[in-house]
Amino acid sequence: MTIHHQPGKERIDAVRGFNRFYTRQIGLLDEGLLKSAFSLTEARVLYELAHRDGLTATDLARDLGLDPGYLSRLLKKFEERGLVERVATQTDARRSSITLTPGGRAAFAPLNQGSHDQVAALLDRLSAPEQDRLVKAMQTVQRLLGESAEPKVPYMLRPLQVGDIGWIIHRQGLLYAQEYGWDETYEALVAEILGAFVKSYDPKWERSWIAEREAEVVGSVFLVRQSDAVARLRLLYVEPSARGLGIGRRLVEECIGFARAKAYKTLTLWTNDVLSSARRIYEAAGFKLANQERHHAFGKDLVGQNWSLEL
Amino acid sequence: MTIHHQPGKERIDAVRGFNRFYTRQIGLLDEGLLKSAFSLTEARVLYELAHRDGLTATDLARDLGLDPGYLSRLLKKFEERGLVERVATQTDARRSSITLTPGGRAAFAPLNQGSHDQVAALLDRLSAPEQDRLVKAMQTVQRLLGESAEPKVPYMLRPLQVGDIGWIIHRQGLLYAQEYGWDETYEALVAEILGAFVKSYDPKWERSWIAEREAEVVGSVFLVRQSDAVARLRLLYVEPSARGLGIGRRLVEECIGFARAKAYKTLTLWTNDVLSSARRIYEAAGFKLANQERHHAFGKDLVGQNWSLEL
DNA sequence: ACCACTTACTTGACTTAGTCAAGTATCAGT
DNA sequence: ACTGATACTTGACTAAGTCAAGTAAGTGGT
Repeated sequence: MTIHHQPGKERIDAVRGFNRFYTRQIGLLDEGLLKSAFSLTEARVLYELAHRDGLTATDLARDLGLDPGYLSRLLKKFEERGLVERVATQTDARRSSITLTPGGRAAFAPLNQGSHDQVAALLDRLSAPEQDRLVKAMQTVQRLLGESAEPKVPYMLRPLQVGDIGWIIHRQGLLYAQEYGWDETYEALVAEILGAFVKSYDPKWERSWIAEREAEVVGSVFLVRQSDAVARLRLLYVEPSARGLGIGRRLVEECIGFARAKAYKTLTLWTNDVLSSARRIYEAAGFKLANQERHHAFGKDLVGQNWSLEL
Repeated sequence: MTIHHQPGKERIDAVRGFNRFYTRQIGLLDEGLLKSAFSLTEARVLYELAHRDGLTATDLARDLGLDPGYLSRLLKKFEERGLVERVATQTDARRSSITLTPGGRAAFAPLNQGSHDQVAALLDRLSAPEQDRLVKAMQTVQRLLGESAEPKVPYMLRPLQVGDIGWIIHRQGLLYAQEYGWDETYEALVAEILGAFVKSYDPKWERSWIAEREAEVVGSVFLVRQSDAVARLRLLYVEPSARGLGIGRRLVEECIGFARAKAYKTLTLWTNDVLSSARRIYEAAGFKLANQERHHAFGKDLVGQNWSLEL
């Protein structure tokens, strides 16, 4: 599924620049903690022990990237000082599960507080929105570079919030410009549709679904009332990064379910034949192609299609 | 100008989590380079020397956070190996300007290539849009935590691009919701206005200005034709992070200049009295309050104002 | 049950990296 | 010319980390 690219020199340089920057940044933060009785590595080990239970030496060495020999001695020293306890595991007598003693927790507390205060001071130089942007950006970096552990909840659906329609307009505008070369009139059309949707929103007959994944909007669909009998599905979209999770299908299903519940007779939609992945979803959901016609829009020659589903 | 806040425990924890994550990340990257003849610190010194001219030992120690004594020995070793040359500066005989010799460059090249390849491999695991998001996020972190060296160009104005109107709708919706508690109908209004603007755009009589700062949209304004004689200024906004740079004033000036050039007779605008910073800009530009009236919109009781400027 | 192979640590013998304090030479201001 | 900084340098350390060899315990195949 991963698409391979020539990463591009500017990107590589930007990442290398960030690495140099953050190497220094971490160095600065360490300096502050150096006054304590523990080295950075010791502090990292204590942190892990304080936050996770039943760790073995191997776990620590792996997660922190430490030499087993070095770690062994380090733990021995901790044990002698009464900071940790090692208990051989039942299942495997070679391993021992390492836990902080109350004394170890007491030793860790000021260290932890120091690091906490230091970061608090760092953040305090920024305004609240800047802090938010920083945290979001860090989470983005971590998510992209991390082991990409799949989130427990792959996605969730929620109703529209402030900021959503602008975001959806932005993303759809960019996406269809990139993927199909459509011009800014498509983005404008989305803006008009969504502006009108909110303005004349009738909660009894209409609804929107926003798919969210790790606090990011990754898809959406809107159902609008066309007449007593006919509902229209509009603006189905799923972020490329979230494709393959069944979000598109799920959004269409929600629409159909809602339309049935509201006793609409027909669910219609308009799309263009180039949007093949959307078309497959509509077909699978039972939509039939009603008619199609060539038209010129969004700077391209297109084939518009009307699909409908009898409910 | 900086507003102080209680940084909030989740944010602090998020930043600390990122620091632990990136400590490990940097550790991993170093491991790869450890096979070379140089230590991480040596590599950092070589990198600096390869990319900046006329550095002194003090510069290096400061920028990389190194102990002067340690650095001194390190440089001595480099000099003995013929990697660097030290020339006492004319102005100050205590300092010497350190430069890489051709041999030093030759020694640095594979190191540099190794780091480059390593990062390229890291990036290659991501799709192109993910790479972009990563780089953007890293730049955000760096900008926020860095010495915040003011960009050379504080901002630039450019015409509308695909993605802009959605972004502006998104930001204005969120901003006015946060600052004034307006509901989603304001965002919808912006969407309708901008959708219509693009749809019926007449380049001869209308224009948009987007203010960009470090590749981020930080403000915008739109001028639309109302009649042969009357132009209307719409949707002036400036990001809070970019306020105080005169962007708002500049955007309004551009509008006025354009309106004059097109021989409009009057420039009008509608706003609400709660938007006091915008009002100050209009007043300073010579706009006069034509009339105002109470109205209920965006979930609030407001006072709408019409301002106009005879050109 | 036994053998070969792996894993989870441990230990000894190192090297490297970094620190700290006390120097020397030079400069900047008065 | 004198005072107090600055820009290194050097000596004497300690801490931090590495590497290879070893031991005890598990795992899988026959």
